[in-house]
Amino acid sequence: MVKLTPIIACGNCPIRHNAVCADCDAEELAILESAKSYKTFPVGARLAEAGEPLEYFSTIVSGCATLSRTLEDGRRQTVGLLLPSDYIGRPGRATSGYDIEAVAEVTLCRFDRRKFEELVRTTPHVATRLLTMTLDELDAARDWAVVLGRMTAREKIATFLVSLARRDAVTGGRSQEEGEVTLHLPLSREAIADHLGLTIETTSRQITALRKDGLIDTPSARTVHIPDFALLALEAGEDDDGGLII
Amino acid sequence: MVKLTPIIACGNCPIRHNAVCADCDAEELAILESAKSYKTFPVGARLAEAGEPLEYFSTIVSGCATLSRTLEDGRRQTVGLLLPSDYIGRPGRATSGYDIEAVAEVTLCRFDRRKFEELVRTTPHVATRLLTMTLDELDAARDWAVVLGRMTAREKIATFLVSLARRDAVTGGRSQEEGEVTLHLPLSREAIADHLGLTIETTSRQITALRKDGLIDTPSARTVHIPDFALLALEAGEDDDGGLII
DNA sequence: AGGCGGCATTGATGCAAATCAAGGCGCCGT
DNA sequence: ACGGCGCCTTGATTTGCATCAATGCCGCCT
Repeated sequence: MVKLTPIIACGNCPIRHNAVCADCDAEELAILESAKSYKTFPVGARLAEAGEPLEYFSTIVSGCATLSRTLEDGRRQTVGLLLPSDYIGRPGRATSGYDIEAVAEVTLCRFDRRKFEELVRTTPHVATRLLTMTLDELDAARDWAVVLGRMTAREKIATFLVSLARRDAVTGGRSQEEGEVTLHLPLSREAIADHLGLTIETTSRQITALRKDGLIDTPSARTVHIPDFALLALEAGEDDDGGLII
Repeated sequence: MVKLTPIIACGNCPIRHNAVCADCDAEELAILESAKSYKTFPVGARLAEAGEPLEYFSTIVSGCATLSRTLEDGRRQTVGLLLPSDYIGRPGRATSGYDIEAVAEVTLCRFDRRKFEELVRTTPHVATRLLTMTLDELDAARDWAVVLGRMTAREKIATFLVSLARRDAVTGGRSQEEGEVTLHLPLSREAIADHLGLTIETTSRQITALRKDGLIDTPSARTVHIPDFALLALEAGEDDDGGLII
């Protein structure tokens, strides 16, 4: 079920400049390197459950996971999409507030929770970077509230595709504000629906509608080609300057 | 328009044990005391606008403000409700990402932005407390996504009243899980609607419906009496244990 | 090849909340 | 006391999305 994963040297790590370690100097990195371990989970694996203990503070090295909560009657809402460099867990708390599930094969760089709390106290660049990342996550969560509370189904889908393309571009070191792009969707229609506060059917219909309107192509169910990024961004409700950054 | 506000000694401050200064020792407090200033704003005042410079890092001492964003066509979503001990601004950024408006008379405890950034670097207890508060805010923002994405109008209103009662209780040093409570609503119907992703009309109708069902009383438009807190919490979609903490 | 299971699409219908449209209530100033 | 103004409530109608219900597509197993 779970692969053994060889440890990468921090210097060669693909998320070296984006994760909690981004601001660390060589000396601090050596400390982290001695405390870290890797683990890989297959698609569908549950990395944590709401209310259950969480023994590690982890960073996503590759893959994709969702952070979600399910109401008693089965309604589910994804509250965060975790991509490479995002972290899981929080210093000072021993349980997860949400269900965390791998939607693509996920490799984590992990620290024992108590050990990491000590690192936060003793390694200043970890603490400051963690604060910056948490503030960024807070902004993202608040931006998402606008999507959930006020956008139409069509705008939600367009916004989702646009933000996914932007994050892909950032990971690839590019910026994505115009031209064409091809994306792989890490999420099923159901997971997209849960992320956007929609049903599967509405999600599927709106994707079909965007295709019929020529704003996207769907070579396969999990692949989306955007011929004109700026046009789709407009559909997502952004003014021409791309004022809304999700 | 803006009142001059006498400075309170930190030792007598009503939010001494909840704000960014909560973990500070006497020595650190003296440093903060020498750098702080107070300012009071009337109802309706705009404390910041999305994209505009924000020269201070502030903490709400008393009153209530909303954090919101408005789309070009006028749709507005409130992404955070700021109550005493909550902070405004973020270290390392010179602009506000949201509109911030006083919905009740607000008194702020303010630090010059650059000065505060220095305090975060040099006062360890400020940095750790800020991280803890930001993680709490992130959890609250994610919890709110469940409300916006998956709850019915009735559940949204019930959840809003329940979370307001809980926050009131925390500020008053109590806990609120059962019995009766009377609340003052700091928000107009329009502001509540913006917070919940509803229209004014639906907000008003659902409040009326909860009243007709005996779950609340409304002695005045801005006053809500909850005869049985646990019953309203149930209506908010919580199981009997109050599993969902907003 | 064939059949099965999971995911995605499409269609028909229902319903909760938005929209459109009056009124009502309380508060302020004169 | 009266009129005007904001805010709130209520009613009638529309509509966007959910729900209910098939059907289609693709990969996998035998």
